[in-house]
Amino acid sequence: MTEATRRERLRAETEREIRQAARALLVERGRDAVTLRAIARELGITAPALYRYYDSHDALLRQLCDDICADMAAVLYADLAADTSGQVGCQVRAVCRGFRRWALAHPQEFALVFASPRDPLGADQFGAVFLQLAGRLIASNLVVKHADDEVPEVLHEDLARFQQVLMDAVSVHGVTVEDDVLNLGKIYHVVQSWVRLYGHVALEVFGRFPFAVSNPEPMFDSMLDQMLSDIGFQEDDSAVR
Amino acid sequence: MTEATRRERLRAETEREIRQAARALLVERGRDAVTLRAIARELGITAPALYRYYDSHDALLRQLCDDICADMAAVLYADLAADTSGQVGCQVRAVCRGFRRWALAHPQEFALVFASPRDPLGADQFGAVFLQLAGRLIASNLVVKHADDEVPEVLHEDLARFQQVLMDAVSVHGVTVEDDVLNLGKIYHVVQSWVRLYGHVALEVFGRFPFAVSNPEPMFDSMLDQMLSDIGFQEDDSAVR
DNA sequence: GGTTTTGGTGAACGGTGTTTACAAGAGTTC
DNA sequence: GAACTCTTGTAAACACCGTTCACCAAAACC
Repeated sequence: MTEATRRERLRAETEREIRQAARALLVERGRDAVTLRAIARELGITAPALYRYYDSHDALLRQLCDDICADMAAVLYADLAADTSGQVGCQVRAVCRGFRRWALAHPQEFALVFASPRDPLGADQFGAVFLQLAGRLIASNLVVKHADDEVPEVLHEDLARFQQVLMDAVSVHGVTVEDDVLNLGKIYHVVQSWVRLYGHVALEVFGRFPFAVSNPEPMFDSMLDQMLSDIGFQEDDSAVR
Repeated sequence: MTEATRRERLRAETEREIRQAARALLVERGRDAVTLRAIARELGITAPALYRYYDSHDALLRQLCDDICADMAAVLYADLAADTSGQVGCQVRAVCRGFRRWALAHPQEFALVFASPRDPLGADQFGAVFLQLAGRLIASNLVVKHADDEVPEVLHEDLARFQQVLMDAVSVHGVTVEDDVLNLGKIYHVVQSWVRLYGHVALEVFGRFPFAVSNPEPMFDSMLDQMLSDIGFQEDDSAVR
């Protein structure tokens, strides 16, 4: 039941091969090895032919970023689904651990997507996972005291905007949330959690801890515990409802 | 009273110009613009001549990293010296703010030094600043309860090693410290602080916050407050001694 | 069957890192 | 001062890069 013509199918197939070759080059030989000629060589065609599919080398790299985000999102969703506890705390933990594991297994991709002085964000393919998770977290109706006045007033405007983004992300999933569940205080802690999660993972991937860490995993787990506790989960996770 | 011969002086001068040109290219036109031919063009020589000074393009980039670290360290030392309060909390704050300011003002340098999947650490030129600061922090003899059993036992070995590094860094500055001042609990919080500091700065430099932050500085200051409070400083900094 | 669209080629331009052979000058030694 | 060595540059070349252009064959369309 493919609506596509023969030609469209061939084109889509070639495009898939291009992305695949680009990805393999990035993984195996680094960012600088992702070159038009190398990709073309892999497909058995010549470099100018690639211009029938992408406007420039840069455009191809951007597409590559999007693919990476989508793939990572799929992995994280799988990690999320693999957790059968039904407890939000465990789910958060699973996704955060999944993010770390993915980053360590794909350092080149991580560097390209998360640590390039690129314009905005590669794609919100990525943010969707975290937003969905935040959605579940909110929907779980955890009642934790995070007074709004804990956060400086200058931040209220930005946090309120993020609050709206989160609300929208949640409502897309068909869940409505009482206002007081997702107050600015909690939002603030969510942002702080992202800072710590990203900070630890990036430091580990790039080897920028101030000393040689022989086994970073327990340190990560320890940070995760404190993170969850800050947001409002108890360590032994008896906090669901 | 330069011991150097005329030739050595000339050589040193040329090398200085090479570094300077490389730096300018990085800052003004990005990492990919730091090319041997461009540098040579700037000096009015040809590219192969650079091989008399550096083994390869990669070696030159490594040298560039070291230079960047050294310059940043100088800036942070200046920030540290500019604080005349004499209070350690203010000094920590000054250096952390200085680090953020430097990173935002030098995104290309930051990306090169702190976010490249490079081997170990570019140079410990960089770590020295933080170590010295940590040294002062320790020397200030803040007595805050951070029980060792707060941190998981698996981390003890690594943290103890870092503890030794810190001790050495302090003793170089001619200060001896009682053992109980720098216990593993405090060490752990210092590492966690580095995670948060790095995480926030990197996210800001790379624009990877999950929403548009109109004015990130108060958010940074807020994080700093909580960081210092976690380590054991009171917010209004009456904690010195 | 003729026409248009599509997806490929090969040649070329200017750019890159790197190697090699060679030359000119500075420093040293007799 | 002549002879020698060491240093620092050059020019040419190689292989690779992104990109453009003219061209071409086959597929799709009418």
